[in-house]
Amino acid sequence: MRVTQQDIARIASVSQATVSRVLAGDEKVEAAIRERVIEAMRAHNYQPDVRARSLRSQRTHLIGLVLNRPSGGLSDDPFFAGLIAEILDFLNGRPYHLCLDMVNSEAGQTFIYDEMLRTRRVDGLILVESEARDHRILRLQMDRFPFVLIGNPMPGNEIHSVDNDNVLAAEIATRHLLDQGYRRVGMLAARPGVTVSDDRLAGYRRALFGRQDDEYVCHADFGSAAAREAARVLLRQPNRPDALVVLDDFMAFGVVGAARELGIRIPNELGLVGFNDSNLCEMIEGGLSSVSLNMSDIVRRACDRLLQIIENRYEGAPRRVVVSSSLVIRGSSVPTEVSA
Amino acid sequence: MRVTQQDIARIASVSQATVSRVLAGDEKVEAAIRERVIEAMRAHNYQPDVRARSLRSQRTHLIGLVLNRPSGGLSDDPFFAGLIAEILDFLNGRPYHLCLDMVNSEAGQTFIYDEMLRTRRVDGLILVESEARDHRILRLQMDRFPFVLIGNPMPGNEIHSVDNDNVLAAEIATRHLLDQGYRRVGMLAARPGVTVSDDRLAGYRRALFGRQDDEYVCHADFGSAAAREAARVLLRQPNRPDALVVLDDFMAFGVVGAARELGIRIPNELGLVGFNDSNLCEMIEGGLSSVSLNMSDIVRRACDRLLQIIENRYEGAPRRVVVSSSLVIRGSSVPTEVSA
DNA sequence: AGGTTGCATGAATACGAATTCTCATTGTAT
DNA sequence: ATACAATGAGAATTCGTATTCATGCAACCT
Repeated sequence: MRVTQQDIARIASVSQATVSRVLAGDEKVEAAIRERVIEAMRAHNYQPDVRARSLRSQRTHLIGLVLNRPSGGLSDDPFFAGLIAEILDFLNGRPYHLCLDMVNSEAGQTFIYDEMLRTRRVDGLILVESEARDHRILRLQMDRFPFVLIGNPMPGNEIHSVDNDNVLAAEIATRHLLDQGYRRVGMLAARPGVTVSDDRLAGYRRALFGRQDDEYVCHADFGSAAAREAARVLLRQPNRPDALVVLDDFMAFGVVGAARELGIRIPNELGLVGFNDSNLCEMIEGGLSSVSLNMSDIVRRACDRLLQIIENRYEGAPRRVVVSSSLVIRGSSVPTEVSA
Repeated sequence: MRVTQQDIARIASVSQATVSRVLAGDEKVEAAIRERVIEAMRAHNYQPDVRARSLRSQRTHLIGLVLNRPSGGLSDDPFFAGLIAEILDFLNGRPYHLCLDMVNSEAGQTFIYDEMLRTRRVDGLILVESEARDHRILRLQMDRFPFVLIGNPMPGNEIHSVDNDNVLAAEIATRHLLDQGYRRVGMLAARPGVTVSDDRLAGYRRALFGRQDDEYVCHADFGSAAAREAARVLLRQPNRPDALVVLDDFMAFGVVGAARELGIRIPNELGLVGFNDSNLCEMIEGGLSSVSLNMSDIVRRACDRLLQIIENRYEGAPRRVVVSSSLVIRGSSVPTEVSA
């Protein structure tokens, strides 16, 4: 049987209200009584029931994260593992926990957001994987539900968001490849409509300054397998690119695989830059150059803002935060001989 | 303002109790009334408040998972990402959600388990990363709190657990290396006391049948960095092993790095077998042989059992389930020439 | 001393839904 | 026609905590 405030009250010969007050650290409880109550709590190992607390305070102290991934799609891409880890890291020590869900369809996603929101399972939400038309956002806004988007919101959309400077980062990555002497720099992106992909593509184009008409731009699904497949096709073309900006490290690993298969040598015959600076970049021969997103910062900012909103500590209009990223240069983008 | 059953009741001109009954699918509500209530619910987009529901039903419909990892330790090792993904996958579609926490010390872990348990934040727990003396288990048992351990419980401990056959798997892996002609087969394990590590070490020893006195056994922390460091030392020894069973794929990647550094060629000068069959095994040159744990099965079994317990659908004594694993042979353990 | 202020504490209530208790109505049996 | 069981639905209670309201006592002031 659970021990409740009622029980503690009886034991300490006080009212339940007083127990509650002691728990809340209310100053105006006589020291002697406070002691008695605290002693009773300790003796009976009392802990307040979060369920009752949630109902009463209208706070669950849970924040939600819903991923939309195919089965197995989480372990394929350490990006999300990193994201989750950073969130957990931030929450550790604070009185909040993470409620995590994964769905594998747009419909499922809409459904679960709806549920999360309306049933008040969580106090707020972190959104990721934004698409150009994000169905979730409008609904959340209408309900004035606390949320922060990690990613790029639709222009003109006044919401809280934290993002890295994808356009600039891709531009720098592309320029780096050009500086290294690569001439036919392509990009392997994701399907159009995925915001990160579109943004990075824009940066890529900006760096090329119109010198190429997307001749070497190619789209693939996330994950190394799909990227490998796409790269296999792309690299078989007679006039294949001699360098690629790849949307994501794991996709880049797929490209590495394809290149190996086709006997194309990295970095001399193919320069590569990925994104996310996953710890696997060090793993491949020579290392994979990659744009570091500074996820730790991004997540910290996002979570911090979310808690501010939840706890009504935020004043003013929704604001966007941009965290700058940095290019980590490794072997895959620095030719060791004069290129062919 | 939230819409409650009270509101719906008023709108449909019935009592709140009736609304609740309709929601619960209670048969004995007149069809006409049921319709009216359902219509009102739909019209006002009513969803029951999970907080109130939790308090009343004493069920939160959350299951908890607490990881004990250093900061960043989640993304270093896709094992946990895989674990989480599988759990989410299992839960998807069921009326349960995952409450995830990460701590970075034993003390923090004890604390949070205590909290989880006593505050009834979750309905049940999945335990991983068991150590020989697991402080969590006794407490959970005493409180008759639903939990399932993924891993090997202390012998004689009657608890629900799901595990793979670590001893056998390591034995098979070791024997495979011997069969391939390697003579000085070592093992890179984790610190003693970590159950998986101890179990696999036992299997390794069994395969060697006492032919070696742990001459080539070496311990390192999890993660590729620590493993790389350890391997660097191990492989510099004059009489170094010519093959290694490595506790974990990521540690094996560290070994690959060290070998490359020292100019030791895989698989001819060093055979390798890892564990977990992470999707990165395909990524390295030639591929890394690895023991596939069948995480999907393990997690499914564990979660299934947990829900059975939570929902009082389980009869009988706690039981242990062993899921068999299989060796996936790739290039790293199959010499291409006669070995030196 | 009488009245006011301050304050510690207990009593009562609210949070929203599920369930038990109660009662009125209908149907059935004698 | 009377008695009794069955049934559908409202009233009341419960879950455990936080908070407001009410009260009684002590200290203080004129």
